[in-house]
Amino acid sequence: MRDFTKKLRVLLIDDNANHLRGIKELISLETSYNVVGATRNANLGLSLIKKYRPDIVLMDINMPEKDGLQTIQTINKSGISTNVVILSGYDDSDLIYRAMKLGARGYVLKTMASSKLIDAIETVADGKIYLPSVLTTRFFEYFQNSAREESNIAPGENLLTTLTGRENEVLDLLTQGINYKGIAQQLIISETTVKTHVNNIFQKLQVGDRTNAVLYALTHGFKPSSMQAEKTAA
Amino acid sequence: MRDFTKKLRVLLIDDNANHLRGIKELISLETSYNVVGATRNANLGLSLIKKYRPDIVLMDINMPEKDGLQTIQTINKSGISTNVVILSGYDDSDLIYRAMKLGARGYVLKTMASSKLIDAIETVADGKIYLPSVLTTRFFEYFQNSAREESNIAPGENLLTTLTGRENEVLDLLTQGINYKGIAQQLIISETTVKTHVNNIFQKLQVGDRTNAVLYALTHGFKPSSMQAEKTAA
DNA sequence: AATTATCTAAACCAAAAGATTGAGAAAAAC
DNA sequence: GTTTTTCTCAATCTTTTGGTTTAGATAATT
Repeated sequence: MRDFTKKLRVLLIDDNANHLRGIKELISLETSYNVVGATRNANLGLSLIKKYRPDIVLMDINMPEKDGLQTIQTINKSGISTNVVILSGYDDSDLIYRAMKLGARGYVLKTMASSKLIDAIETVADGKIYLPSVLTTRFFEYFQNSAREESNIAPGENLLTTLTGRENEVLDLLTQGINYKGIAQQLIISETTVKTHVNNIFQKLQVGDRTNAVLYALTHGFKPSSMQAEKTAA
Repeated sequence: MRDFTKKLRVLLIDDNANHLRGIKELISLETSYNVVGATRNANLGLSLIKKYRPDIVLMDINMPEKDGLQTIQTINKSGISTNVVILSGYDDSDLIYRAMKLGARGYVLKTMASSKLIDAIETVADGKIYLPSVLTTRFFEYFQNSAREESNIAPGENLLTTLTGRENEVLDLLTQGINYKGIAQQLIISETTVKTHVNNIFQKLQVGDRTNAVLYALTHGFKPSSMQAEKTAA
């Protein structure tokens, strides 16, 4: 939970000088905020983040020089625990989706009332995600669409369900690129037994070689047995 | 946009008889709603949906008999344009994620005030997505986590960049599970030439067989040159 | 002009993979 | 208690794949 006795440290990144000044003024009006930096340059912004460790980074996503999306990723990959709130002129579904996917904690449209921006900062500072209702809908429609396309990978029946427990174990090792000898060693059975299993797998998956078996597995949601515990059978 | 002159047709599915009665009473209090059905059985619910074509389906996701998630999917696959709002006792991240992924338009906790339920119905009926702030945060944290895991696919250097044009073409066919003979036919070159290319690919990708070459390609963002593929399995 | 990278191809060998048949033992299902 | 499934293993054979070397023909680079 946020510490209300300290001022929130905010950093601004926006390539438009007017916006930058405007937002800075707006935020400075709030006594509980402290603008630790404001820059028009994304790369400079990155070093300011490292230097000042702001609680919130308010960033314009539509910057011509550096790709805003890439900047979000860089910030979150740096390991610094700061919260990125996107400021954007566009309510483009794909843009919202990708920004959130890369770790943005909030997304605010420039056309929105300035009180919304304060709302967003408060919400995100409180550890929550801020997305206006309209953008939430946009996001989910995009999300559900791509989910539907992905699920089309396995439209009909899934032949993987016909595999036995042991066959699943063998297939698991096949998808790791291990050969007969290696599989035999790992499962502590003979190589010929592995061959038998593999041939049975081929028949069930209706393929003719291991490469196609692996491809079938990967494109039909095969779950590696790293999750399921099997009898260890000392 | 919603037609406010007509009553909203709502269908309830909840295996708990008390909840079912309670929610029905609650909604009936609102004059703008019309409860067209209320059932404790998911399968029965599906046929009621086909029969009455409700605007909103309020469904409990925690049903012992039939899997609630599966029911959402069935509803949305049926092609009927109804909006599913999930009623759940749990704010489990994975559950929220999967429900929304399968096409739910709203998610309400049973512990929430009843006014929130009305809010949700109104919002969803208006074509928008309803997710309470807390659940939005839960959802996105789960979403961003899985996105981060996926992006770890290609962390270090990518050996794929060292491949020549022809080698890329060969690898492309390899990732389709095609053997030497098939590749030779498609590229109209001899089988031995294909072998040469494949061996060069192995050296560059530092693998010893085609299965591992394919696995390397798939896990390092290999972009197939042609998206058109016809035969699924040989 | 000389070098380098790429694409092509052959020959040969070794190793691995795949196909088939048969069969015993244990567990699960009926 | 019998039947079925699953897991195990062997032997044999064919096909495919992988490893290596060598080398000609272009095309691009220096």
